[in-house]
Amino acid sequence: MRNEIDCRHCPLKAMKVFSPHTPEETAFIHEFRKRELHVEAGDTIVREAATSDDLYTLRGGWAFRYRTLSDGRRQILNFLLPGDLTGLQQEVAGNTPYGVEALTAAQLCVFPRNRLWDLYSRFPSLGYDLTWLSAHQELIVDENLVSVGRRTALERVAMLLVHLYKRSEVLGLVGERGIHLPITQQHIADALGLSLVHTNRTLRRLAGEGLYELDNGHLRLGDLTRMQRIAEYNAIPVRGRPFL
Amino acid sequence: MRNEIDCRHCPLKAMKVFSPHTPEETAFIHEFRKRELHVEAGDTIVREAATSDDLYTLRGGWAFRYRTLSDGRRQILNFLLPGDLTGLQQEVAGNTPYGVEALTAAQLCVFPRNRLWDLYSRFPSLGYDLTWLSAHQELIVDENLVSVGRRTALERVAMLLVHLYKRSEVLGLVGERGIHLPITQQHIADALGLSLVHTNRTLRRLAGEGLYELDNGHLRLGDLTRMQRIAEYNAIPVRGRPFL
DNA sequence: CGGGAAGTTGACGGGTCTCAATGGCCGTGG
DNA sequence: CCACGGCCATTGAGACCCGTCAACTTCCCG
Repeated sequence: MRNEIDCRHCPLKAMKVFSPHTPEETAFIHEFRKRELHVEAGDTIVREAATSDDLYTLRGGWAFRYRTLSDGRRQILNFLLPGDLTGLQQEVAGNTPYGVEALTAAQLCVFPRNRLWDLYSRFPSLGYDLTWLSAHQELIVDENLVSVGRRTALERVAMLLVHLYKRSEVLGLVGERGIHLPITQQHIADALGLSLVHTNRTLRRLAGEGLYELDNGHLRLGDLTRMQRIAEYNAIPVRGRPFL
Repeated sequence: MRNEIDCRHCPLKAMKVFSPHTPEETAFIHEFRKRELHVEAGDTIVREAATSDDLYTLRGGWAFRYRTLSDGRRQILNFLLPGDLTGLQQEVAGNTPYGVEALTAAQLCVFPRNRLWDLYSRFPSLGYDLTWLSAHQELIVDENLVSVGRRTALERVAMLLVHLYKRSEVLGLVGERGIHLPITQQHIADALGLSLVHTNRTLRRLAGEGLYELDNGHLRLGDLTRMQRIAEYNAIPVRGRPFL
């Protein structure tokens, strides 16, 4: 077991997107947390169709939720960025209806689902936060569903790039070279319901028009306005976002 | 204003899928409820991109959530059946990122979002229920995303029919003629990311193989096992489902 | 009896998929 | 030090699933 971070010094606290906790809440969260989990890029965090007793907050790094059909077809449900919570759905379904895999080295905080009642009864504010986080995830999945169901390949790819860019931006992850985008074209294809080949062609087309640049895993958007118009996508304006 | 039902005699209470409330919870819910809303088939319950201060529980009837793009393309996000809750996402997004429309005459209970804090602080158990309902919705949207992203037209249609049949079954809505399915082929197309024409052809094909019968809005599944195999879909087993 | 909504079917075009081959990059091992 | 294999990106060719356009039927209801 590695040395673990005290929740009072959680890196998420430092980001100003996230609403602060009271000292009491922080203390509770720290005590509520079972352990930390550190994984490498490509590692499975939650296995598909297994049972898990845990709730996970992604504290650093990227990951994604996915489901696969028996013949190997895979659908990425959404990408997880720092602050995102996953595992609530197991509370409903019994087992985990999806898998979670790390895209980069990642750190997660693990919470025991069987003590959720403690959280709700002692800190209703945190209960509210859980609901908020769940609703937030659903918003993202809704948006993905609209893309996959009704947008053309070009619109889908534009939408995904804008979406991930905006989410990174809110987290303060924009650097000189743009944002770090640790995904392959296969991931994009799996997220958008496209084939790898067609995803590639579509990306080339967007790049050809100078709408984005990707060098060495770093994404910069050339013309955000035009990209948003193509995608007909406006990021959700998030105020006072909670985390656990 | 019509005469309203006392929550102590809520029809949902009578269905044994739903977990019972304590008398105190019921009393609070009754007092928390702002009003009832009765709509006709085809009525808009929540307008897209408007602002709404409310949370809705569908007490009877069918409805659906949808989003439309500016050129008219429409994606149905999911169907709402009795017991389903909607409106939580507005808490995150500020305005309503989707519309809700009634498929049949429907009755809804309306709750004020700005008093949510009351609920969480006074009845943590109900707070938990809200999270549960939110996670449940997301499960359904996840499943739809898998369909639209990775299943063929035939698989998608089979999946939707099985899905709606199963959900109705759990609610005890199976009659002699099967379940009541108050949707048109256009709705199916919009839910599955297909065109109307192709939806029709696919339905004919399934019907031709005797996999389902649809007479006068009543759906019966001819061979549930085979349908489930085609769709590679297993309904979520729900234990002790809450409602508000 | 007329009109509109829902369902059905044919023809055709196109967006996307599959199969296949190539090149670049990088870590590994002989 | 270089050959090799594997992952990723790229591109061509052809096939097919599905979308679009259009016409027609059925049914219901005024």
